[in-house]
Amino acid sequence: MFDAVSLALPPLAAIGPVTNFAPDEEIYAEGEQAGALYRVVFGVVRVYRLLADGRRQICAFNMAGDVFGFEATPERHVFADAVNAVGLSRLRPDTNDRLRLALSSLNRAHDHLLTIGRNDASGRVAAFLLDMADRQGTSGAVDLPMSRLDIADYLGLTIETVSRVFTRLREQDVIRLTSTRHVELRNPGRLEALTF
Amino acid sequence: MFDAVSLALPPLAAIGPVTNFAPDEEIYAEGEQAGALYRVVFGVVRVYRLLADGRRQICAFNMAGDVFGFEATPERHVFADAVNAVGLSRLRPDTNDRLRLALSSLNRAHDHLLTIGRNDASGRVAAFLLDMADRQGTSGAVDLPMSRLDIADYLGLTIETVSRVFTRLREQDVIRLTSTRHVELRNPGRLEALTF
DNA sequence: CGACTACTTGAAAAGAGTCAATTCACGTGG
DNA sequence: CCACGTGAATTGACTCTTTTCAAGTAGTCG
Repeated sequence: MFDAVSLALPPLAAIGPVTNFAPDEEIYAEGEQAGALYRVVFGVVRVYRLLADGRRQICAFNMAGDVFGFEATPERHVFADAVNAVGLSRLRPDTNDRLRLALSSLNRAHDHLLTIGRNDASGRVAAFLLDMADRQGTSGAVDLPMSRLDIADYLGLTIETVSRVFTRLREQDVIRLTSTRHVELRNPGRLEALTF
Repeated sequence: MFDAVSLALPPLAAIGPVTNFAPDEEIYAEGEQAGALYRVVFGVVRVYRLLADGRRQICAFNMAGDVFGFEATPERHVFADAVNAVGLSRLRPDTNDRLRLALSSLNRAHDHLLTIGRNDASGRVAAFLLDMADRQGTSGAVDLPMSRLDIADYLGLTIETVSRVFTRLREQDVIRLTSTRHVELRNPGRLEALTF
């Protein structure tokens, strides 16, 4: 499985050795000097901003193959840490690759903006599940390595609301929770409809 | 004033002649072939996505000096049109400049995400007003070239809610509406407090 | 088995959305 | 110059959704 993922990653110049991070281990913090870009080899990385009162907005979940660590300034203005056990390789892409990757991040950010700007709670959770399914390549069964709080902070909701939406979707047989962190999409069409 | 703005813009390679757009005139549409980047010389440009049912999420308002038109793919996946009378110059920046500009757009998108993800209606409007004041360089008086609907679609709110927040802020003497499109910030500190 | 954390559920309160009715601002034509 | 019409903005009443606060349940790890 590790090999399959590695093979699927398109080649990029100067990929270093893989560094490992434990769950919740910090990769970098706001205010630090910005350095290399990272590619996720395995695991999930959350990138987020923190407000003075502790509120958190997760900008992105980065999964195998994703590249993160872009900064417009010499300083980090977001935090990044490991959701679960994570392996990262440092990248030194040339400017062209860097631009390509930055643009795809920008595109992703705009999608996210649409998700949380124009959907109610069900729509946001539905969009999230479909996105996760899409990125995991498994149309039916989706792993959720992140907690409900992570999901809530990603979608601009509270943990209770996320939980209630899961329950409602389960009751309507749109999803099935084989465990709290493993969802089966029984009716992707219904999910899709919720995002509109 | 036109000259002052022009002078303030940092030099970028290959700036063409200025093209003018009338209010609400389309600059480009989703699905079109992506082409040049644009720099706003004067006026305001809104960049947005549209949903099947007509809902709209404005990703950004671009003002004098801002550069927009980045795409990760050969196709446009957002719309751009003129809010008021707009002048644009086409840019052909080199890859380094392109990267720099794309990263600043990404940074802006993350700010926006934080604004709408973790603030209630008052907080979003407050953040919007402070951002506009900051970008206009006038600490006290802010022009709002865009309609309440534009503001609502930018902040993920309804037009009524935006209007009510304005009214409440006015009643509390935090702002003064010299006209519907012109706001005086009488107490920026209070606005700031609302965004937390 | 017990303690801790994550998740779920419930009830009440707050916030935002919806629908409808005015009011306001501005451009047009008499 | 004023009356009118039009679209934008505001306001009001009401509903629905989401948050908040408070238990309660389930899982997990020692």
